[in-house]
Amino acid sequence: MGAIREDDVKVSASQPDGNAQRKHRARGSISAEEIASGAYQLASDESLEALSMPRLAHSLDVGVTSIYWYFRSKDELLETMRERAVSKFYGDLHVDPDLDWDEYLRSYFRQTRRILRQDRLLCDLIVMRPQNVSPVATRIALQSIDSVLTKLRAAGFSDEQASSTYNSLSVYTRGALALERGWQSSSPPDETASAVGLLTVEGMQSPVALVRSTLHAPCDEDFEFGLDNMLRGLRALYDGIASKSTRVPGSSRA
Amino acid sequence: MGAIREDDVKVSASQPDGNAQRKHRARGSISAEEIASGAYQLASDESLEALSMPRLAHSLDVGVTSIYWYFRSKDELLETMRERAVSKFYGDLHVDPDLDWDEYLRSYFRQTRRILRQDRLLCDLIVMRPQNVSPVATRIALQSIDSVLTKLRAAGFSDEQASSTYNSLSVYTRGALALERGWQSSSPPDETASAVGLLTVEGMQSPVALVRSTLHAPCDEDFEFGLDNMLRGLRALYDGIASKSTRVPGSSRA
DNA sequence: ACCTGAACACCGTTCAAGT
DNA sequence: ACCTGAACACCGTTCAAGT
Repeated sequence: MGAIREDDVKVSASQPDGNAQRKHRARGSISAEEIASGAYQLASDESLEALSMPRLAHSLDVGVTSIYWYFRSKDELLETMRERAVSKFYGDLHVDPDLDWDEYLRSYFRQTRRILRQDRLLCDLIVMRPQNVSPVATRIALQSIDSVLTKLRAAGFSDEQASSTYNSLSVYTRGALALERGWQSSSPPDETASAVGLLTVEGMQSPVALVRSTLHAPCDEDFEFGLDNMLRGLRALYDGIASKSTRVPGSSRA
Repeated sequence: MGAIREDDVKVSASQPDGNAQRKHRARGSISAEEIASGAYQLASDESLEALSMPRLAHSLDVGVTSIYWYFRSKDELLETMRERAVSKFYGDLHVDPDLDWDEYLRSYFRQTRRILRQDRLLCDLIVMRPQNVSPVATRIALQSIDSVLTKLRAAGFSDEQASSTYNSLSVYTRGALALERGWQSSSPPDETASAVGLLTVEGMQSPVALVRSTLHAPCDEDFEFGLDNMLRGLRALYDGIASKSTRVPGSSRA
């Protein structure tokens, strides 16, 4: 894992603890780029939580303090990692520009959820810790947002309408991801589940059992249901504004 | 702060660092209840991040390890604190039962947001760290959810419809809170804001500046806008099902 | 300039020991 | 039974020093 230089393996490292004579890799063989890559790799292999400065230094075969010559703090390192994550995310996000505005939005946010759900590191860096977004990452994000707003403007939305529309859907999507991700930390799911099971039998007069998922995170169905309603509400609100939107009423679900 | 026993202050504690002879409070003067209260107080005064076992022990004037006799881990202590938070939250949440189902939902989730926004500890314990919810806290939460589902059932919703409706709105509300809270950690907001300001001037062809809020958290207007659209979408979906809902179409916003 | 080990002030948790 | 200090394995970061 990671680039290997030639003088890096001159000692047979079959036992990881032996060979006390060898210290670190050669001088001048480390760079900010390599540190960032190593950090991203480590966090990707394990998790962002597992990424610590000592562990990173160990995996790069350098002293812990060497990292601090290239990055002033862990936060600065995370900012660089976030930049990678952002460009990767928007590199995977492609929406058919010929779709009507509502289907365009549906595709945009459905893809957003899919991409961020299948890569935990991406989700952690972009959704869970959006602090210190670099100018470069900001620019990439804004270009994508710009395409959405342009689409909505072309459909007849005003500036405020387009902005509020994007914002509310973005909050819904990222919020659902944040909740799901926040719940996925330790905690045996059996306990709560069984507790809910017990309680449902007792005094409740409605199907609270069905709501169980909400206590942690939404399932696909629930997410789509909310997205449907948002879009339906938007359609009803802007009816007459959008020109091409002669959509089929089609009862999704139920 | 906290209950004070008589033999607790027999030494004048004007200087906090002096008096090395005195060690801790009297034996048998600590309890699980008092530890939980102290922990909640400390986290409430400072923040949940600032709550550590050593700091808590110091504020309670006991040895660090004493806490571990009453709570097996910090997580177990947090579970107790979460129970307090949950009962406080639902104690503040009151919705007029005579409202129509849609206004009932609006009031329910608007209040949810208000209560959790004005008490950061509540938000941290309930929204940000929903792990290890105790059976008691689960029961309290389910009773409230039950009232919502019952309301929807009475309006003609099926079990699945009621459940999905609650779930999607709950995800939207809690998600918005999670994003807002996750963004409020260190990070100078000037930097990103100015970067956005700069970039907007450059190559964008749409009002991306308006979307700036989404890069961290939704404002009140955006939240209400999304809530409006969800409810409008639900009304359109369930038209004909709900009996009393002869609502004014009233164009909210714009 | 680049990189180092040692040290600092934290953290959650355990353990053997005291009363 | 209740409570203790010392210790362990971590963490992010700093500092004086080496090359």
